[in-house]
Formats: sequence, C-alpha cells, structure tokens
Amino acid sequence: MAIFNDFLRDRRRDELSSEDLQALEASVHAVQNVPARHSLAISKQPIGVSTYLIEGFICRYMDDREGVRQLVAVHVAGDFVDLHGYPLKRLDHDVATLGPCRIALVRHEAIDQLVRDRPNLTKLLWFSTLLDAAMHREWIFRLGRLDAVARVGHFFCEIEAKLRAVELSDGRQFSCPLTQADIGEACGMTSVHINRMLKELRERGLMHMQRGRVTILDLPALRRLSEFDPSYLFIGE
Amino acid sequence: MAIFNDFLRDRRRDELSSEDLQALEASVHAVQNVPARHSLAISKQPIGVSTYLIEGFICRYMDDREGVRQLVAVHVAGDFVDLHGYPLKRLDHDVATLGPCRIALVRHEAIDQLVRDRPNLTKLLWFSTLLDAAMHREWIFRLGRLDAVARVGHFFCEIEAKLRAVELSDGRQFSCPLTQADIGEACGMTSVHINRMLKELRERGLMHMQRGRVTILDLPALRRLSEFDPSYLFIGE
DNA sequence: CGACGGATTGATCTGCGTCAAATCTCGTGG
DNA sequence: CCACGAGATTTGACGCAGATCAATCCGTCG
Repeated sequence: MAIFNDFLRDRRRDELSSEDLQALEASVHAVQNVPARHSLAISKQPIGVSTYLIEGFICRYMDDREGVRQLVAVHVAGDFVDLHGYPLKRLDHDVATLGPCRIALVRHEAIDQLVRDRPNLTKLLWFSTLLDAAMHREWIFRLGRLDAVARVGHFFCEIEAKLRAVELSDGRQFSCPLTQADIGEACGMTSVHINRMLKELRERGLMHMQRGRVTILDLPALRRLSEFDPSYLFIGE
Repeated sequence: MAIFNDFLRDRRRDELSSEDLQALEASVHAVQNVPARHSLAISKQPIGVSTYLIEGFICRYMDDREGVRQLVAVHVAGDFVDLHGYPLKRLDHDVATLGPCRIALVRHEAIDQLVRDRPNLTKLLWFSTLLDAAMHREWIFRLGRLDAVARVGHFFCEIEAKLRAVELSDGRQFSCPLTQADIGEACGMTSVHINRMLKELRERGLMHMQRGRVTILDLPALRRLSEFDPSYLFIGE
C-alpha cells in the first residue's frame, strides 16, 4: 500500500522496522480525498479515529469569542494530524483542510493493538505527537517574542523545513495553498499586516509568494531575520 | 513511597492500576530538593532522565536572540515536567525552577521497561505529555487572540485550575511564587504592563496578587473576561 | 540602617490594528 | 469569448494598545 511512505521521513524512520511499518499500514481502515476548506473534526466530540495526512495541507485551530480563528498547527504530507486524539479521547480544537487533501483513517482500537504488541512503534508514535508539541512551543515563542516581519519569516521557515523533509521543497520553491488571511490566523496578525510584511520580505530580497507558490530567495538571511533554528523539528536525526 | 500521589490527580488517575503505580514508584532513582531560580535542564543536550515535580513551581522557556525569555510552560505539583524528553531524547528548550522545589528523577531505561511491560501505563504517560501539548495550544491562543488584560486573566485561570486539581487552590486563594516579570515572560508582555493589568484586574474586583499569594475574587467573571474554558485541562474526566 | 530586588506610576513613542477603497484573479455561465 | 461576481491582494489614512524610558516607592534581609 505504501500509505506511510512519508511518516517520520528524515527523522527516526530508520527506527521503524518493516514489521512495524506493515502493522501500521494494516491498521488503516480507509483512505479518502477531501476538498479544500473542509472540516475534519470538531472540538470536544469524543473521537475514535485518527487522521494521517498523505497529501495536502491541514490546519488545527481554535476560535475566540467572536469566532476569529487562531491556527495552532499546520500539517503537511507525512504528518499524523490528530494522533494525539488517541490518548486524549477527544480534541480540544478543530481540524480542517486548507487545500485539497488525501488522508488515511486509523481506528483507535487498531492503535490499541499496536500499543499492546509493539513497544518500539509505540515510542515512535508517541515521538511523532511530541514533535507537534515542540512545534507548538516554537509557535508560542514566535507569537511572544518576534515582531511582525520575523513572525511571518519564521512561519515560512518552518513550512519550508517540514516540506523539505518529505521532498516537497528543494529549499527554493514549494507550493503552499494558504491565503494571506490564513497566515494571519497562524501568526496572530491581520491579513492587512501580513500583506505589508510579505511586501517587506519581497523588497528585502528574502522571499515572495504568489498564487500558492512560495519562492525563498535567501534562506540563510530569512532564518537569521526570523531567529529560526530548525533543531526543534528533529530533522536528520 | 507515595511520590506520585498527585500524578494525573483528578484526571485519569482511576485508570492507573495499583500495580502500574507501584511500577512507576519503583522506577524513581532519586528525590531532590532544588532551590528557587535554579536551572534543571538545558536545551539540545541529550538527556537520560526525566523530572517529576513533587512540590513547587517549575517553568520551561526559550530565549530570543537578546536573551529575553519566553516561557512555554509552567508546572505545578503532580506534573511530569519533561517526560517528553524520553521519546525525544533531547529537549528543545530550557527548564528551571521558579520557587524552591522537590523533584523525583526517573531514568529513561526505567521508562523503557514500563513501555515494554505496561501498555496501559504507557498510554497514561503518553496522555500526560499530551496534556502539556493541549496547554501549549491554549498558550498560542492566548498570545495570538487575547488582549493584555485577558492574557493575564487567562494565565491565572489556568494556574488556578491546575492547582485546584491537586488541592493547592480552593478556588479563591493559592500561593504562587512568580514575579510580575515572570508573568510577563509567560504572556509575551513587559513587566510594566503586567503591573498595569494586575491593577486593572484588582480595580475590577476580579483578583489580586501580593507577596506570592493570589486571591481570586470573582472566578466566573475572570473566566468570562479571559475566554477561559478549562476543558483542555481534562480535569474531572 | 542601608541595600537590593520587586512593584508602581507617569510621559512619550511606535508597531500594528482598523477602516475603507481600489485592483487583481479566477471560476462560471451566457 | 467576454461579462460578471466573489474572493484575494494591495495600498493609504488614522488611532490606540502596549512598549520604552525613567523615577519613585516598598518590603525584606544582612
């Protein structure tokens, strides 16, 4: 089947034995295509399946009182989007597609089986949920300590690094279906100000974005500006 | 020994069998007292032990380029502070005490044993690391979507709810060794502005804080102001 | 008593939000 | 093939929340 080709790719994938991988593949109970801007899971409902993202972009978010979104995560191919829903039993946030996606669904009873039989795989699944937590921490840092330009730069540095790990970025170009409003929801800013910051990054010769395509012109400089250190992504370990 | 008396208290503690609890207690290899403002773990170093907090307050934080701290978590009694270091093998942030603490240390080899033998306990340990991730998400929301008063209010609502779960708050009063500068580092604000917002909360009759003692005067109103919904803490489930 | 870290308050500055309008892009149907 | 409309992007003018700078006050401890 080869659904999990990108899972933990360029991270600890070598620790995944072929038996573990087979067991993981066998636990998939459905594969689906989902259109863009489509809700996948709603906060507080008990859930019994988790979603693995084969292709596309998915976000997780929370709404404030007025219904304004705050994204808390953006996922790309190879991410087990809401595996944390397995130990938690329900989610504390909503999940939705950004662009069109291809996803695999895994029932929690199947994961129970894996946890019972495969301590090594269990540790890797656990690891993958903690990668998300590490990204959350970096988002806290981004929102708490960086100014507007650096926030936007940092956001794209993260996306680029994640995409590169699954060979969807060559370090210069990648496609990314987010609107400026989406980026604003991720960075805690208005879309108007995102627009100005993108202009600034463009004029400084660091990066530009048009029609769902991002071009990074000077990655080292962009990372420096954004205080971006990719070690929290555990890539290449 | 009864070291883990507060672990997952008022959460899923009933799912912890007495054998699991015994195995957990047996895996502790040292108990220590640590003074206030003391560093416990440093970013990027490989680690082989995790820290369980028996008593006191601990924070996790990251520094920006100029060395200004951003807290990413505050821990209280009953928290397994850096259990996530077990699957990750190293930390992406620093850990330090806020006030004086009593901690228990658990070697990762001991946890390996637990993961191999005790799937149910493993799932609960996993769960506890994901509680931290849920709190991270709430911090992202706080920084991204709330204004200054609500940020401070939300922060204290969280601390209060966590302390109440281990009976260190009665819903009205609790002690909390954080300075206004610490709170600023948690909320992404300056200590000056924290001071003004505490004044505002005091004048509105919602809460006040003096010499390490917090008094909540109107919890429902404070929660309303701060858009605080404790369900992400999974208390009482 | 003096010193020092933390709390408090005032004055001023600025980064980003808000509001509003213009332009661009692309899908849809006549 | 063009007209239309919805959504996304871009730009300008203006206001304000929170930062910054700086001075004073307070409580604790040697």
